[in-house]
Amino acid sequence: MSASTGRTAAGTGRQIRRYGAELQAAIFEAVVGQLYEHGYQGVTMEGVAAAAQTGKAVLYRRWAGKDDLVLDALRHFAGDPGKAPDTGSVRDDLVDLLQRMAASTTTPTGSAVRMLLAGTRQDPEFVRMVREKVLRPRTELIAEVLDRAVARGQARPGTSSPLVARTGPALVLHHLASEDAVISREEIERIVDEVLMPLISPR
Amino acid sequence: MSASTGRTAAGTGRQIRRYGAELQAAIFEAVVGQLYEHGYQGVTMEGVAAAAQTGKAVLYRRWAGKDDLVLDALRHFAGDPGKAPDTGSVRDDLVDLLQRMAASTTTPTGSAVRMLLAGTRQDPEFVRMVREKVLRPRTELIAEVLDRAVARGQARPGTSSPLVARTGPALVLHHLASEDAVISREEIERIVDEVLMPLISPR
DNA sequence: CCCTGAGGAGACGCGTGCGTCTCTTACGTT
DNA sequence: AACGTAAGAGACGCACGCGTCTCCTCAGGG
Repeated sequence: MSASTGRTAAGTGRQIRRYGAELQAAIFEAVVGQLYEHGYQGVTMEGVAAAAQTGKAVLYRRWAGKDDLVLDALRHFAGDPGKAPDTGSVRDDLVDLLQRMAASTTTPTGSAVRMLLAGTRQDPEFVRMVREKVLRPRTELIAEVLDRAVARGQARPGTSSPLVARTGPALVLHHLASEDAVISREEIERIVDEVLMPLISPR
Repeated sequence: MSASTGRTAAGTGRQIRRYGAELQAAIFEAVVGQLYEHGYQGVTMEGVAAAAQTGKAVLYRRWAGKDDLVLDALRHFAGDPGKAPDTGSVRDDLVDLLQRMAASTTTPTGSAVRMLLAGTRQDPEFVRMVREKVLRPRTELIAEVLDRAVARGQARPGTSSPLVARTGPALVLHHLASEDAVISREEIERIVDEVLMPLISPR
C-alpha cells in the first residue's frame, strides 16, 4: 500500500542538477572508473548511470550504446601523453618516459591498452582508436628521445628504429603479465640499464 | 498430444555416446574452441555443452563452474612448450622459439595469455596457472638458449638475465597490441637481428 | 510567473547465461 | 538378459544487463 516514493526522500540533500558539458564530464569519469575497476566487460550502462548519479535515459540520449559510450570516454581521456623529457641524458629521459607509462597501466587508459591485448573480437573502431591515441603517441615520445640521443652522439645511428622504440613499452607491458601488479622504479631502471642502454649506446 | 520427442529423431544417425576420458577430451576441445573464438567472457556453459554435443549436467558433474572448467581445460592444453632448439646458432634458435610463440598467440593458450594481460579482476588461481604453465616455461626455453650461447662464447656473459630473456616474448606480445593480427616471419627476424642479437653479442 | 525541455530515477519487457533438475536412453557389467 | 550408472538433451527459475519508456522535477526563457 504505502506509496513507492520513486524519489529518495531520505537524503539530506537538495540535488544539484548538472547539464551539458558538466554532466558529460561526470559520466565520462564514471565510465573510466568502471572500466578501471571491472574491465570492459564490467562496464554496464546501469552501473555507469548509478556511478554518475544520473539516469540511463541520459546516457541513451547521448550515445548509441555501451561501445559508443566507452569509446567516447576513452577518446576523451586518452589524450595528452605529455611532452618528451629532455634532460640531456638519454638514460634519464627513458626512465622518465617508462615510469609514466608504468604509472598509467593502472589508469583507465591502461585498462584500454590491456583490453586491446585481450580482445579476440573487439570493435575495430575501438582497437584503432586505442592504437592511434594511446599506444602510438607514447612510442613516438620514445622515438623522439632516441632521435635526440642520436643527434647528440649518445646513441648509435640506426638506433631509433620503431622496433627499438617499442622495446621499452613492450617490457613494461610484459611485466604486467609475468609478475604481480605494480612495476617498481628499480625494475624500470633495470629495463633501461640492462636492455635499452646497451642496445643503443655506441660500441 | 504428439509426443515431445525429446530426442532429435530427425538425423540419420545413431548417436555414439562417449564416456570418461574420451568425453572429457571432447569437452576440453570445445572449451578451448570457444575460448579462442570469443575470449574468456564468450565461453558459456551452454555454448560448451552444445559444441561438445553434450548436456550441461555432464559439465556440472565434473566441474564446479565456468572458472573451474576453463582453468582445467587450459591446464590440460597449456602443456608442453617443446624442447629448446639447439642448432648451434643462437640467432636461429631464437628465431625458432619466437616463431613458435608467435604461432601460439592464435591458439587457446595464446588467448589465455591475453586474458592475463587484460584482466583487471581475474581468478588468482587462473592467473597463477597461466604464469606458471604458459609464460614461465617459454621464457625458460629462451634462457636456456641464451645460457648455451654464453657457454659457447656467442654471447656476452651476464646476457642471460631474466630481463633479456623476457625481451623477445615481450616484443612478440606487444606486436599483438600495436599492429594488426599475425606477426610475420620477417618481423620476428627483425626482432632477433635488431634487438636481441645486438643486445647479447660480444662487443 | 508559467512553460518547455532536459535531468534524475527507475520500472518494464526482452534476451541470455547460470546452475539445478528431470527424463529418456545407451552402454558396460554381472 | 537384466540392471545400474552416466550420457544426451533441454526445461526451469533466477539474476542481470540492455534499451525503452514513463514520471516527476528542476531550471531558465519568454
